Amino acid sequence: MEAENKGVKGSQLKNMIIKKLYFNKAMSCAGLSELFDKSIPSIAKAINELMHEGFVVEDGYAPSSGGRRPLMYSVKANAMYILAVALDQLTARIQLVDLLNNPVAEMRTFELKLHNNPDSLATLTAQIDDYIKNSGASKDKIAGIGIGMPGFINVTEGINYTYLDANGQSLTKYIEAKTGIVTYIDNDSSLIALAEQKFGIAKSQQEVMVINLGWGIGLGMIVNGKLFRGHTGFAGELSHIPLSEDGSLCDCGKRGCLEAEASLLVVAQKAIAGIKQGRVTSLKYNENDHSKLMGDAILEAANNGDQFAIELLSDAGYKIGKALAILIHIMNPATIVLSGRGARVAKILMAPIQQALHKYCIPRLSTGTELLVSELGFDAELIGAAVLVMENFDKSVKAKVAKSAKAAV
Amino acid sequence: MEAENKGVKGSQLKNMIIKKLYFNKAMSCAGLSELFDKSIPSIAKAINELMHEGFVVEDGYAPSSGGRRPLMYSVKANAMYILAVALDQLTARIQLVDLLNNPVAEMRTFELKLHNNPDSLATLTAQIDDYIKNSGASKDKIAGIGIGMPGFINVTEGINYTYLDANGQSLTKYIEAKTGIVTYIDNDSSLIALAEQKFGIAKSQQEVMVINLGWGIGLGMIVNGKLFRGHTGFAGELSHIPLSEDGSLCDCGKRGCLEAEASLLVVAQKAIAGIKQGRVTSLKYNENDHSKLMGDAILEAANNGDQFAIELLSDAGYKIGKALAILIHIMNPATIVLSGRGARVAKILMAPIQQALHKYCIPRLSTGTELLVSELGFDAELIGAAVLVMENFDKSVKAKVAKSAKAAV
DNA sequence: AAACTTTATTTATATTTTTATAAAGTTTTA
DNA sequence: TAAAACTTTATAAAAATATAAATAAAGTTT
Repeated sequence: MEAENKGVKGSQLKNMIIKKLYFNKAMSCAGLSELFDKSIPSIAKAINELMHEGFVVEDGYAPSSGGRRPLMYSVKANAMYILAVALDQLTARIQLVDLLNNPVAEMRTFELKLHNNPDSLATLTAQIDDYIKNSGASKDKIAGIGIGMPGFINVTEGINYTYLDANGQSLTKYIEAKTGIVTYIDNDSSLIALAEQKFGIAKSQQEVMVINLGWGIGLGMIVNGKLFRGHTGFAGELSHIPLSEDGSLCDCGKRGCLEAEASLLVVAQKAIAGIKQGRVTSLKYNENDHSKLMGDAILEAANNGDQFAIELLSDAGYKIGKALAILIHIMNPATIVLSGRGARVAKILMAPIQQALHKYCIPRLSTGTELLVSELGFDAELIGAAVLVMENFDKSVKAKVAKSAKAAV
Repeated sequence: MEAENKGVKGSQLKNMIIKKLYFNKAMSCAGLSELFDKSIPSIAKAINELMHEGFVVEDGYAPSSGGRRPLMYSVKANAMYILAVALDQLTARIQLVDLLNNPVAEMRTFELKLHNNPDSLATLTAQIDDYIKNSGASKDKIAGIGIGMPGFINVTEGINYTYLDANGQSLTKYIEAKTGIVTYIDNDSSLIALAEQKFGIAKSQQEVMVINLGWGIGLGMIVNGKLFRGHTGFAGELSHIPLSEDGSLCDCGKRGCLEAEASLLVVAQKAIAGIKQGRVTSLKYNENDHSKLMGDAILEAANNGDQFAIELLSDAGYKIGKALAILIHIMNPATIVLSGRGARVAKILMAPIQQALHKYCIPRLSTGTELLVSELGFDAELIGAAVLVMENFDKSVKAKVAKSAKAAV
């Protein structure tokens, strides 16, 4: 018990170092000393212990900045693993990665309908547990499970109010109980934002807004370098702000919501209506196709130059741009990232969005914000799920993992 | 030099304690130990030193929570003073307060036109310096100067891009050079928000939006318990978001801005137009009155039941409500506070604002946000200016003050 | 080559925390 | 109802920890 306690308190700094080295590639003792405001001997001691425990490795010398070259340290990729899970309305992805976010087992993809599916949670948990068993990785080595999912989510309690019902109980506690691994959940758009800020195009920016263009329109907000969720966790509801007085009716019951005017689902429906009216287009439509199939087809067609598809997307883009103008006025972000499924056609959307920004933004504000397109693409949510685990790493007591890793050396 | 260095590093904790005791009324060693994650002996030592130095006094025993009663400590009110300055477009207020925010010298109010006035900075600085001299307070005892002012402000550089030109140089450095006292500036709306969160109706809330209803419509944002300013310091530009497609032309060059539809200045102009058209009202208008006089008259008349004034304010309130609906969707704040000049008629504004929220907000979001009216009123900006100084207290090296206070004991 | 920088290590010093003890309450229970 | 048992807070000593200073090492710049 004595040694246990000592470990917990004393490993605080070590966990902070592991976390930092996960996010940065490599750092020197001097750099870490500066960063954490600890003396170099303290850092050196912690680093040495971490090397003995198998968490950290030397990583060569960095170029001199006018003096002795610093010896860099990196995290040892296979010291721990992270289980990343990404859900959308219909499909689930599971992927075990190492501390460099590289896959250490094949990704598993399977159908998982979230809407009106009371078994979804049990199915997901069973799949996760089975995936881990198959991966051959020791549960002790898994730093945590991170799950991204659509819906209104209470991050601290681990509850999703929209999907994956656990009788109002904590989803994360349920999964932790079944798997024995610390679990974190968050909204898909939030995780995409996290991925973009930590490993994507908005790397190390402090104020980042990430638009998740999909069947809906999500917003993940990074404020002050951290995920922002608002007072009750519902911040970033960009898709239901009142954009126009006379727009079409939205699922939420209001009129003129962005989502009811510019989401991929709505664009698909408009396309179907257009085809029925005989619009000239390369798009085909069979009566038994569902709208989502059409959505993907539109993205494809637009990228191939189909005029009708481009017109529909431009229209949507302009409305998105108007919403972004509002967002810029309120948040004054450094960066807005277009991400999610719709990022495929970001080049087409860019022009009408910029046009709307010019019309609706005070120049002083629009000049301060850079509009970028995600490079992570479909991987963003999975990376974000992994990041979520490591974001919480210094808070979670991973002395357990530390001990087992020591034994493994 | 040895003792000097020791003081600087070691006084970090002491400065943090002073800051905390400024914001909280009284705290125990145990409480501070918990808060700062320092051992009780460390806190006790720091507290004892602070008492010897004359910064902290014992403040009686708090009720027991099931054990020995904690001895509480408070900041000694006259250990330091803060100089608070509040500017609006036309008038300046200067007020020296102690660490309980109580006045220690009479408030000075004087005309200071900010617009097109190259002398404004020199005048202000001279007034500040003269005020301090007259107050009889030793400059060594003044923890800092905090100034709230309208305009686009770069807080870190201390520059106001709109008013108080110092040839593009730092305002704060200029004032520091002339007075010899650390100086901080911030936007008036931001300081009002700070005041509301620290000593006002939104006390200790983490996510607070404060609407500064005045000649314009300002927004001060508290995010994650701290003032939020955005990437380039321009966050919170609520007054220029595109609210309607066909609204009247705004100063900013766009159409349909909130400010062009619902600010007190616009309401006054509408009132004048109405009177000229012969509307029945108790309001009087002389051709040589300027709109701002009318603005105050409208608030008065509305509170006295004048139908026309109430109608005009209700109309403005509804538009403000629509903007707040957008703000709630994006920020999901715990609290929205109506503050500034217009808070006088907040009761009249409340109804149309709530009506707009019901129309434009998803219920899940509007229920999570409380709409409140400021109780600080006209003092808010001054209190915020004082708070600004103490917010930065732990960062500024106040060992100097600490030493002089010691000598004074 | 000399002077300066930056980084790393060692040792002596200073600081902080833990542990033990006491003090001052409240709650439980006999 | 009073004593026993438990809580919370405070203090003083010993033990653990972190830091500063000195020194060395490895570069760059003058």
